[in-house]
Amino acid sequence: MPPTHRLRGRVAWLVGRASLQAQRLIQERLAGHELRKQHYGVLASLAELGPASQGPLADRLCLDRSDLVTFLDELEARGLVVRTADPTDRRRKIVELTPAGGRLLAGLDELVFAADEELLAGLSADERATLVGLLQRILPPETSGG
Amino acid sequence: MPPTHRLRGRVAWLVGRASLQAQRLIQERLAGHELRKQHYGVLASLAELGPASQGPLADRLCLDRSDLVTFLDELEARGLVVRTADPTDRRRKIVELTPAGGRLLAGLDELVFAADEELLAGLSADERATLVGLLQRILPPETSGG
DNA sequence: CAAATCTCAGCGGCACTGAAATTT
DNA sequence: CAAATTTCAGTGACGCTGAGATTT
Repeated sequence: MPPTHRLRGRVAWLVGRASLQAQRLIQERLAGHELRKQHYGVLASLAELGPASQGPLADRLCLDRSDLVTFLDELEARGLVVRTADPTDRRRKIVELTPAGGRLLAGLDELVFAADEELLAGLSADERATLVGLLQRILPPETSGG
Repeated sequence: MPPTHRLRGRVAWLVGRASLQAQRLIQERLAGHELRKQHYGVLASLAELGPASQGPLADRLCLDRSDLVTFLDELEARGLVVRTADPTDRRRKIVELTPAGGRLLAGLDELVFAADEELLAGLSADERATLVGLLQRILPPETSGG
C-alpha cells in the first residue's frame, strides 16, 4: 500500500483545512448582511462585556487593535455600535452596542450557530463536546480563557 | 458570573485560532529554509505520489492549481523538484522530486513533526488520536481521504 | 470544434508591523 | 519625560477568479 497522505495525520494541516471550511460556512451565511466574521465577533463580545474600551475588546477577540479600528468604523457607520470618549481617561473610547446592534446580533447568532451545526453534522453531542474540549486545551490560555 | 465568552464554545472559532497557532509554529521552523508550509506540502506529496502531473498534485494538497504553479517555480529554481513534459500528453508536465529535494524533505519532516508536537504538548497520545479522528470526520471526504 | 492542462495577472480577506497623534 | 490608547499606512501570506496559450 502506498504511504498514506502524511498531511492527513498532522493536526496542523487538519486544523487549517477545518478552519477554511468553517470560514466558508460562516461567510456564506453572513454575506447577506454584508458582514464578516469579525463584525460578528465584535458585536458578540460587546454584548457580553458591556461597554468597553477598544484595547480590552481587541484582546478578548484576539484581534489586532488596529484592525479593530476598521471594523468598528464600519459597524458604527451602520449604527450598530457607538464610540464615546471615556470621561475618566480621554485617550480611551468606550464602545457600546446600540439597540439596533443588539437586535441584529440575535439573528447573527442563529446564523453562526447554524454554521457550526453544519460543520459538526457528522458528530454526536458527546463527540462535539470532546472536540471543543481538546481544541480549547491546545490553545494558549489567553485565547481559550479570558 | 458574566456570560462566558461564546466564541470559545464555537468550533468554528476554536479551529480558526488553532489554525493560526499551528501556522505560526510551522512558519517559525521553516523560515530558516526560506520555505513556507505549502512548499513542504508539495515536497511531501511528491514523495508519496512519485512523479505526478500538476493537476492531481494540486488536488491532493487542496491547493489551487494556479498557486501550485508559483510554488513549483520556486522549488524548481532551487533544484528541489523538476518538471518534464509528459511525452504521452504534452499538455501535462510531470513533476518529480530531485535527490536534493528528497534529502531536504527528510529534515523538513522533522521540523513539521516537532511543530505538531508543540501544538499538542498538553494532550496524551490517546487524546491526540481522538482529536485527529474527529477533525478528519468534519472535513469533506476529498480533503481527509484521497 | 470542445475540453483539458498549465500559466499569468489580479483581487479580497486576514493578521501583522511601525509610526503618528493625543492624553495620562 | 515616558507610557498608554487609538488611529493610519503599508506589507505579506493565502486562497481564489478569470482569462490566455497549448494540446488533445
